[in-house]
Amino acid sequence: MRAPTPTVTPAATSTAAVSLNAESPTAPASTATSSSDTYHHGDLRRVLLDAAAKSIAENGAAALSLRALAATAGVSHAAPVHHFGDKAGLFTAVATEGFTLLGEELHSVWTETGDFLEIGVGYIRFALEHRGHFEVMFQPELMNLADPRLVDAKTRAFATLDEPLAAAGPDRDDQQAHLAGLASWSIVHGLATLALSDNLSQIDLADPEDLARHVLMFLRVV
Amino acid sequence: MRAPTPTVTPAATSTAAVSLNAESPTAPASTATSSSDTYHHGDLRRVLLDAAAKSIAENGAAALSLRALAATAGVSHAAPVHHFGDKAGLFTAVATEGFTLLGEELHSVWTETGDFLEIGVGYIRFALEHRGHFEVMFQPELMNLADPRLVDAKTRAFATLDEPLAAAGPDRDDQQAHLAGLASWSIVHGLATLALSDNLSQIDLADPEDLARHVLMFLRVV
DNA sequence: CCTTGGATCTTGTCAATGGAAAGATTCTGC
DNA sequence: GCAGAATCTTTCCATTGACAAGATCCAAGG
Repeated sequence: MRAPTPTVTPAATSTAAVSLNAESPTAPASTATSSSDTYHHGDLRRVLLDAAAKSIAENGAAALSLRALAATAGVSHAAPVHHFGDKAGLFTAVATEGFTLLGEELHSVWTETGDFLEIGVGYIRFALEHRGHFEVMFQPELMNLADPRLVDAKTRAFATLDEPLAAAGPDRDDQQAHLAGLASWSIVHGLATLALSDNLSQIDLADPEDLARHVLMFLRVV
Repeated sequence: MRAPTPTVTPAATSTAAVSLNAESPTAPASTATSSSDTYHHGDLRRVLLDAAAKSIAENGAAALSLRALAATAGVSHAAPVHHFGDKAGLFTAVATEGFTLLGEELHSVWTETGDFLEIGVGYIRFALEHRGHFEVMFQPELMNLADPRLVDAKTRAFATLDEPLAAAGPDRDDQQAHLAGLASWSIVHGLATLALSDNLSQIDLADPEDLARHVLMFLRVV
């Protein structure tokens, strides 16, 4: 049926890309950080992470293709293996970066405003702005939950909330403080998740952060 | 390395299953609704839906394999196509059933208790008991959002909440009622999602419904 | 300058999967 | 009974993730 085309896999594309720069005298230097453009282009791991987050944000985690990712980065289909091991490793790296970014975001909100409610607003803003990371962070089946770097990033991100939570309710005992934190986390996480799953389309989302503030006013904690 | 096994695909299993019941005199009648057991075994759609929900609950939606599903049901790998079209169609059917079940559950809770807080508890109970359905219901990328049956089931499920929400806050205007409903939905949805994503492992989950009641006490709505 | 080891990337290959096409079998209504 | 519809099977193909083996580049020491 399809005999005329003798196994011309997509690899042909990358092969062509490789062959065209054999000792080209005029160094292109398209990006300032690329040393040789094919081998060891320096930040492949970062490029792949960014492309993964973007792809997940646009098409969901289930539709992510390692091979398509490698193609957009201009490397062979097996190149990602060296940096992430397998697909779960890539998701784990995305989630780890996500928890680190989230922790930094919430920490800076707290130091700048000192307002517990604004931390909740920041949580929702993070989910909307880093949709790719956020989606992976809360799908444990996709990643390796035991990865030490993931556990560490997660732990540090949540440790950021100890001080704000204590400040919001100084008179609560451990049990009540824990429940108050869980209630706060639940409402912001729920609102973020609903927004990302197309369940707030009927609502005016002109300013998501303002909507978040109004919703959070129904929480007794703040 | 693996030469000794000459391409024994899973199809061999279903073939064997077919050949063993060629005109067996003693009608097995394992399930009362199966007419011929191979062709037209009556409730393949139902069997596939149940198997899908179970598989998703155990391994996540991303790991669902249509072929494995068909194998467990004892049919060929293309049989599901006729009932669901493609993988997105199957997810759509699971989500549709989920919204219908959720609507029925919440409605019966309201008629039995008349307590708005208990509806929230019922939401979380549903998520934990029908984990497979719940996971799919809020991953729009997996399904066909425009499917009329899905839209209908979704609409009717949420319409169930109109009366309870109005009863919980009779003095609120439309704007405030809408926000109160969103806040309630957010906190129960968030708690359910966090529970399903292994983020409540540190908390005593001996009685999830009791935990839900304690968390919901932080909501000004109830 | 040269070499040696490690890091990084490529090529080739395989099994599993989703999907499509075409045909076989069974059921239903007339 | 019979024609058409519904249901299921068989066969085939492109894509994907994973693995193995090899090629290329870099860094450091002689």
